[in-house]
Amino acid sequence: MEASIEFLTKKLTNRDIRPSYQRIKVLEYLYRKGGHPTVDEIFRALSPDIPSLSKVTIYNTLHTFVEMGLVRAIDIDDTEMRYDITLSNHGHFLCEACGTIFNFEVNIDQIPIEGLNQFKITEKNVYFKGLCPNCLNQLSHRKKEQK
Amino acid sequence: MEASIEFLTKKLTNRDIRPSYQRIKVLEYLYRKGGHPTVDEIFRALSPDIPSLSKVTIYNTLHTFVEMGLVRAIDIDDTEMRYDITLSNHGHFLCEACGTIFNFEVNIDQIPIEGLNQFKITEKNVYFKGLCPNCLNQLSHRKKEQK
DNA sequence: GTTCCTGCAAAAGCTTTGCAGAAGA
DNA sequence: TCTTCTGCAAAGCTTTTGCAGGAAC
Repeated sequence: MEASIEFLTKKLTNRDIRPSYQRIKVLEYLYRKGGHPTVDEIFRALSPDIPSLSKVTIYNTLHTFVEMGLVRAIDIDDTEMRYDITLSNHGHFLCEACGTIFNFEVNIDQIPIEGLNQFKITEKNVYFKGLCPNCLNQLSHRKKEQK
Repeated sequence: MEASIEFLTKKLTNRDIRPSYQRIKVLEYLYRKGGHPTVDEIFRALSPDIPSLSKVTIYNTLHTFVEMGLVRAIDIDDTEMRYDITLSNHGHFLCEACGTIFNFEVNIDQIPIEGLNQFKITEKNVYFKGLCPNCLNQLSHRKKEQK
């Protein structure tokens, strides 16, 4: 995905976020790497390039990004929060064997619901859990070996 | 909701869970109170009746219940896990003002999705966030007062 | 008698807070 | 100059773990 300094800086200033070096680097990582990284993942990836970097800054940065609508916070993992640069409506699938989170298409606005007539909805989430194809394969191979 | 000792004991033994006093009390609370209590909520409610009760036991008990399919764990709150005795398919709505969680009807199996053909799905969750009617009312009243 | 459960104490792990110095406008 | 940001240290919180005594079967 494109992630030039100019592109990243504009993304930030468009949302009234000062384009500090750390923020640009975090945003760059989110675009470059994609997926649904944790704070720790981002920290470990950027730390070598920015020796002075603190985890607190990652927390601060991501809070700002979420507040300003630049990224989505995903609370699917039991222990750590995850962050997603993809804003379009989609669901999340957590593989309980390998921990990977996959996106899948779901038209959230078309989900038929009942009982929320008087409610103001600001956020919709769909998340599934189970086993991804990779882990399913490995499991079936193991079973064969045991025979 | 009915919650006699016999009923609760049977619910436990049906799932191969030994009906200890603590477990019966926790299960009774879940049936009686309903809703989506946290560990701390349950602990504070039962502690007066069971002075020796430990929070660890609540954790242990709920883990067992979830593992044995007696209750559902809900990870909608950012900080604390919540537990739900209602097993039927339904969505959860978190009011970001008062923190209350509401159930709503959603036929999860009919949600049209794409991209999970090879996946084994074991759990489906739908949760929304926003403002409940009560909090919406209070907000509009405050605005009127400010005029 | 043997297995399982409870609860104390402590630890673990993620996240937040207070604050001083640095950077940016 | 004045506001904002960064990062260290410490604290806050929920949850987990180790272990010894007790309960259940």
